[in-house]
Amino acid sequence: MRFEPVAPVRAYERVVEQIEQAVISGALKPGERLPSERELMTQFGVGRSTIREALRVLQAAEMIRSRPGDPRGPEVLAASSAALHRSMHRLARADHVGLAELLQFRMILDGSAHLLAAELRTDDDLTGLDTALEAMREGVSHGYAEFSRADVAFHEVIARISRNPLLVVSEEVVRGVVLELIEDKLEHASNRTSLMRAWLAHHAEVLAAIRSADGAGAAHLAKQALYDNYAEYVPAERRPMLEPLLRS
Amino acid sequence: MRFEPVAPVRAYERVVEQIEQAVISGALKPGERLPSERELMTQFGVGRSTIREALRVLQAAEMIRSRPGDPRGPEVLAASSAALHRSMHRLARADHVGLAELLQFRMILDGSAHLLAAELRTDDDLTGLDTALEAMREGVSHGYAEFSRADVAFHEVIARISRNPLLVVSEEVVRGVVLELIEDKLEHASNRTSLMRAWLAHHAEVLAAIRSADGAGAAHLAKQALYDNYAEYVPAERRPMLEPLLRS
DNA sequence: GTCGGTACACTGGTCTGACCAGTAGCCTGC
DNA sequence: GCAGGCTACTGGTCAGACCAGTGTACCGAC
Repeated sequence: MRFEPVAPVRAYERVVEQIEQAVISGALKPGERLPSERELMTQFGVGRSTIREALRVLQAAEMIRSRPGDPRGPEVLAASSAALHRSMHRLARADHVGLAELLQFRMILDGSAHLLAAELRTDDDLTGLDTALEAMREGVSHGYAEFSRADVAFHEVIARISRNPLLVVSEEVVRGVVLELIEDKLEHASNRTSLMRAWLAHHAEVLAAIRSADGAGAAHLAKQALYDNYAEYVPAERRPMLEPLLRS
Repeated sequence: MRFEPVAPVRAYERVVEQIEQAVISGALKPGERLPSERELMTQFGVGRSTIREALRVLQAAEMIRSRPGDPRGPEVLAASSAALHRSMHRLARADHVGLAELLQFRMILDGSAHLLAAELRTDDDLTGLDTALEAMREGVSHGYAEFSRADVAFHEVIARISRNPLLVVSEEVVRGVVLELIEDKLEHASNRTSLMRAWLAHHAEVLAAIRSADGAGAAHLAKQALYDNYAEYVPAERRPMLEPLLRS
């Protein structure tokens, strides 16, 4: 016979639980409103601070949103990946996760996204990629910021073709954190124009591979490009952990 | 010229931000303590309710934990996957992410982990895998629960060989969510003993591939096994999104 | 009749101050 | 040296108050 550790259940936790259950079970649908805090107070039989702490927790989980002054009360939100994004971001920022790990993970995600994109793309998707590539081409002459934005958009289109939100969110987070880690080193990168041209050529290659449904080729191009661009910032002794991915 | 939507910044959000920053930057390490609420109140120059709402948010994100009566104050926690697990689970429950997406993501992660394991494993790692496989073999006669535990342990060893916490945690979370989604269907699986034997044979194959440093082989075995075991629960029309991964 | 403004009744955000149950560590008394 | 109680704290909760802001219903000007 084994006993469970016992922890006192806070009042606000019970409130969270009940509201959460109502949302999950569908009794409360997105767009609907919760009663006002003062009303919830009497319904749950607790003080307003307790209600407020519960609402804060739900708000942090992106389940509800409350705006001051709105007489309709707090709004129930549709499930979104924002919370997933935040918690993954926190994880990726934790120590034990260095540039090497992030880059390795990104090579995995990006490679898989390209593979899937090449094999699952529809004609509409190809049109979208053409548009995104065109935007990048224009971006070259509009400065680095503009180009960079178009670059991100291109990657997002590819991730979206996989139609897997988990892949999209993970890639987005990892890309963001990688950039945060090396942005200072990127600041004074010289020769930006030739860099942009190289990127552009790479993306054109990728698009060609996707168009010809060459999954393995697209995946390899993506991983190789990441390695070529970022491996220099990874300590030399950690680079071997990236190389198996180039051979797959 | 474009304008950003403007939202008033709440006081508790600023508090969250500062404490979060201190944790992320490493100024506050896991195990260390925050000042008491009344102390934070004077440091931030806000009321206690504001402090408490901020702490609730941080607590919901698994960054801190506070126990009543502890004079040392709220404790800073190590980054954990609990919040990630929760948000992914919520997405899965809300139909934005179905079994197909989860399985696809898991095939990507598991495949990559096996690939890396085969190419980066040391002799110690092989010993660890031998031990884990032996435990599974014993588990067969000790009932399904025991076997299942040994199975999880085997996967964890493999994930750990990649030495990438992101991979380890993501895989763990996705595996957990997948199991939660189909546990009711798994409940009345007949023929458990032959199922366990099949699993055992599969793991032996995987181990052989890893031992002979056959990354592509190990990865393919892992992905194929996931597909064979879980694809039946995925609606037939969504299965094509999994298949490109088997060919890579 | 429509339209602009205004008043009002409400909202959430914040603060103050209070009480309680519980904890850690000291401080006895043995 | 140690068991037991004492105490000064902790977080959890409540009550009540004020404020800035919002949506709506009303109302007057046109």
